Amino acid sequence: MDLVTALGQAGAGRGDLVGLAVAPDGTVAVAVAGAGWMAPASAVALADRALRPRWVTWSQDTALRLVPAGARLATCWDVAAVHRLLFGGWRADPGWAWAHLRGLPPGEVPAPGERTPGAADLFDAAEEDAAASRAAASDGGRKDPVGPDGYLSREWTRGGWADSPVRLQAWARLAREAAELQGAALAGKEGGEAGVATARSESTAELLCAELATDGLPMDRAVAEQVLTRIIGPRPRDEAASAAVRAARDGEVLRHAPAGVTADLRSPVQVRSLLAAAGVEVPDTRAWRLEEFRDSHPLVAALLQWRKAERIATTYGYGWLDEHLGPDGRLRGSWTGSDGAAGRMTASNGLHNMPAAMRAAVIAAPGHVFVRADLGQIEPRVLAAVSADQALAAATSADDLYLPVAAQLGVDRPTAKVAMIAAMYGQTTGHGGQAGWRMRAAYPVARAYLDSADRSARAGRDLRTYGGRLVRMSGGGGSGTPGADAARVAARGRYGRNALIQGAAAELFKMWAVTVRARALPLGARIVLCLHDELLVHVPAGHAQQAARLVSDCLAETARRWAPGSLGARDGQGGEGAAGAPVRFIADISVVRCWADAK
DNA sequence: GATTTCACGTA
DNA sequence: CGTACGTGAAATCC
Repeated sequence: MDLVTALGQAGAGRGDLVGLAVAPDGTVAVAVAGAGWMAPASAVALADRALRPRWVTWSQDTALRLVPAGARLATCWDVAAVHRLLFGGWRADPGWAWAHLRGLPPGEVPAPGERTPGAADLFDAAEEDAAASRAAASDGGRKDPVGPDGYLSREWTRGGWADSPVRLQAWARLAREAAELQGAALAGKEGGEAGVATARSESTAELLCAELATDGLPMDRAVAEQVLTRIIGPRPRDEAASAAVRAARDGEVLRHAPAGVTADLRSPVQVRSLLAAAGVEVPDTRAWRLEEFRDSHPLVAALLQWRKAERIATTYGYGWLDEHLGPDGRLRGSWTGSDGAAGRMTASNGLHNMPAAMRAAVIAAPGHVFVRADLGQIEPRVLAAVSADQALAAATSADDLYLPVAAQLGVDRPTAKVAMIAAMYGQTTGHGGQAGWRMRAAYPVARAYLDSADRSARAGRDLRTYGGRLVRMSGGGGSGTPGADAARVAARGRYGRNALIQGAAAELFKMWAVTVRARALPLGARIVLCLHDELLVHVPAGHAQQAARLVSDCLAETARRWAPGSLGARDGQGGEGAAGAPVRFIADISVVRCWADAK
């Protein structure tokens, strides 16, 4: 019997939770509450299209094994992603998440594969031996993954889950059980509806992450090498040539040094001495600090230029290309759906901090273009939404939100912008001057929201974003800690304020991204980069305009579903839904062949 | 050899 | 005009 039929007979339909586990060797197990099956990845893909259940996975690892096998799932419930949402922090392995769901103290949960030194190691070895013999005694695969103490068996969490088909099915079933516990936990909370919606988009964002990692970012190798040649010279033929290039680059700076003075430019300490010898006294040698001395001595300008080239040479040079740009012209790195703090996506291998100059090499494949879209003024708009400040929400109807804000405050636009950003992220002193005080008066609801976040964070109380993500403020230097001096307390306040805005923006962004991912699929469009508020979609040229429109429509759809008081979204909570003005979100969208051509 | 500090790229 | 992240080299710790 094929998987579609089996799942259908088990009653699994659209949106129903179906457990899914994939062993490192690619073996796939599928499970519902009372049954389990082994299936090839292709059958999972077929069942996804036919039934569209919500596949439950322990983590992104599942999709990372399925996507290369051609199975791209529509939606999922990712236990790790939802764990981070519910409980905060970064750690989210099965044993850790399970202990939290069961209300067990997580302190004893070992990291998967963790080997603690000394006596603990001996203990672990003994425990594992005992587990192995118990498993053998009870026919090799039937031992319960949940131990008598309620924790997951460390023998299972350290890889034993994949040891047999029976175990793999049990692991899939257990993921499903964890998902149901998570769903219940979310539904029980204040604003549970939003939490469940966030859990779903955060989960599906993990599928997107696996696809981003697998597909990579289109990059033209020849153009990339041209860019590098312009900045750091041609590719050195050997180590000697490389050293010569470095020496020449250093010489361009050191020739401005006073006679007889030299330094290793890679050593901040020596650079500081070098600058002192040239009459420039600085506490450190960071670029922003050196900027004001740019004209005091030619050494400074030369050094700043050297730093730029050195950054490219060491981090984004030929070695970087060789290591991360595949023969298929795709730049690849790993992706996480949420960092440990506010929940933004992260990427490795420089995908998120590539120097702007390298964007010239990000070029669509033949016959394709990019639809590039970035959210405009996302943070103040998100603030209007999450705080439900009607005055600020009214300002979001403008394409440039800072114009009505400036008019309201009676200041010019740059002043209004600085005051807004200071309010959201926290000026270090006072209330940001006259504009800051007017801001607080003009937008009292937003002000109260930020003040409340600031107070809670200072006091070490945990916060939750609008979408329900826990931002941990407790533990590690909480309130009342003697070492928590005024500066550190203030920093915590800024962190908390920032996390609620940045976190909510990240949730909106991911909901937008997974919506685009789903809707754009029929056009052959693929998201190839996510950059906090920017999407890069790779699409066949013939569908570019359709895709651009779709990206815009998806933002409107997402905003309706996400924003409070917006066009009927989130009503049913005491009827306040219709009270607020809708918050308008905007995106700047362009169709380009090269990323550098956007904007 | 592992960890921390400095620095800097992106948003 | 603050926060976050990832990276690499030097400095420092053990």
